[in-house]
Amino acid sequence: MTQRQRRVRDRTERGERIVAAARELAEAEGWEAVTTRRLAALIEYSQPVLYSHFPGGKDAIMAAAALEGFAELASTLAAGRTGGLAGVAGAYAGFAETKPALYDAMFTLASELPFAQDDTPEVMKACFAELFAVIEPVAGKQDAGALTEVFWSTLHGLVTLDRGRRLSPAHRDERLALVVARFGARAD
Amino acid sequence: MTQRQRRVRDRTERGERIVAAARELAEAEGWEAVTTRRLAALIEYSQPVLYSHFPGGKDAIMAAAALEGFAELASTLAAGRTGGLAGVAGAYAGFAETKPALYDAMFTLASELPFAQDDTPEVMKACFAELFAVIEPVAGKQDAGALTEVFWSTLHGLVTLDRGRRLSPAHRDERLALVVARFGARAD
DNA sequence: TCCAGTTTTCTAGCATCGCTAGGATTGCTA
DNA sequence: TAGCAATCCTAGCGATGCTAGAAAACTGGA
Repeated sequence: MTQRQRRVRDRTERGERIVAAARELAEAEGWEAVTTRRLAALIEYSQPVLYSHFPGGKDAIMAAAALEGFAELASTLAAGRTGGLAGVAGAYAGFAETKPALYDAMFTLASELPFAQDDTPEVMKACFAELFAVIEPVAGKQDAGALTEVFWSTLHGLVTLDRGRRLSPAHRDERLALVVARFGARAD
Repeated sequence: MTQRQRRVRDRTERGERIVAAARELAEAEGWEAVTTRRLAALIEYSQPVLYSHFPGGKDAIMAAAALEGFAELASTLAAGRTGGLAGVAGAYAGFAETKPALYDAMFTLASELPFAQDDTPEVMKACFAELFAVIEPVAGKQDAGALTEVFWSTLHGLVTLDRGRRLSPAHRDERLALVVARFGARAD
């Protein structure tokens, strides 16, 4: 039975290689350059193999990459929590800047991931929890959950508009400081 | 020479029909359903005609639609300015909800439009100016330009995350109220 | 060791996409 | 009316995501 074990291990390893190759290619050339043919060539198998791992095709591969991203974002935010609200905001912006394609897969593309529902994966809840942790102390009488969503939206908007060169580069640091100023004060 | 005038008039009208058909189709079925073949069929001409109007192809058509969107957003925001910061925020959210595909063309897709530069089209500057107008009074010692960018990012983030079903529907109205609460107070 | 039977993998192809070259058609000018 | 110029369409290229059916490899029992 060890042979069967080895086979399933090889199989899962190959699945991970697919996602890794997709992420690497996406960061280098963008998700539109991630084609099933190029992915197949990278893992040195034929195209249909991809579909045996991810029946959903390219979208499913992106969703798998996005899930990895949520885990990494959660730990990134957790590391920034010592810096309080400013630390988390900086960590969030840093993550989006370091891994822009992954960020896109998580929040712009891959629309099948269940957000804000019961069946939301734990890693995604963990990300939200990290934001909630720094917002809750400053919520005052305001609804901490809703305020966290607004805080998150601000970070998300900053990150996406900034990367699309829709914001002035000169105000880059100033903007994060303003976020902290507007959200960091306790409301009562 | 009136014949020539009629010809150029017909031509511009056909160009507008292309953009109108693209917008209509995009709102109905999303931008991925807007193909050059379907557009050609809608205006009852062959595919290459599209390229005589928009040498940039599909992207150029989307950019033209986006420009129309900026004009409409500017007047929508202007109408909401009587309601102050809350009015403008509500107008912005309403616009994005009413014309989601157009909003995507303006802010998510169509990356060739020059934002925050010297050659930025007037209609785009006008949108930013509307936001600036309601932010400037509450900026206090804070940089009004940078704060406007943050305010805009918040609205943009709320709108995109909400439409991607990434936010709790229950907090929908509460979120806008929180935006007003956090940005409406004068900082000094 | 060899042979079914199962699982895995690949070849080949479909429909569709954005886009374009080159010929056909139309309308204008002299 | 003949020639010219502008306009338009047919046909096709390369590439996309995805899949059916053949080929290959591996499995376990005689």
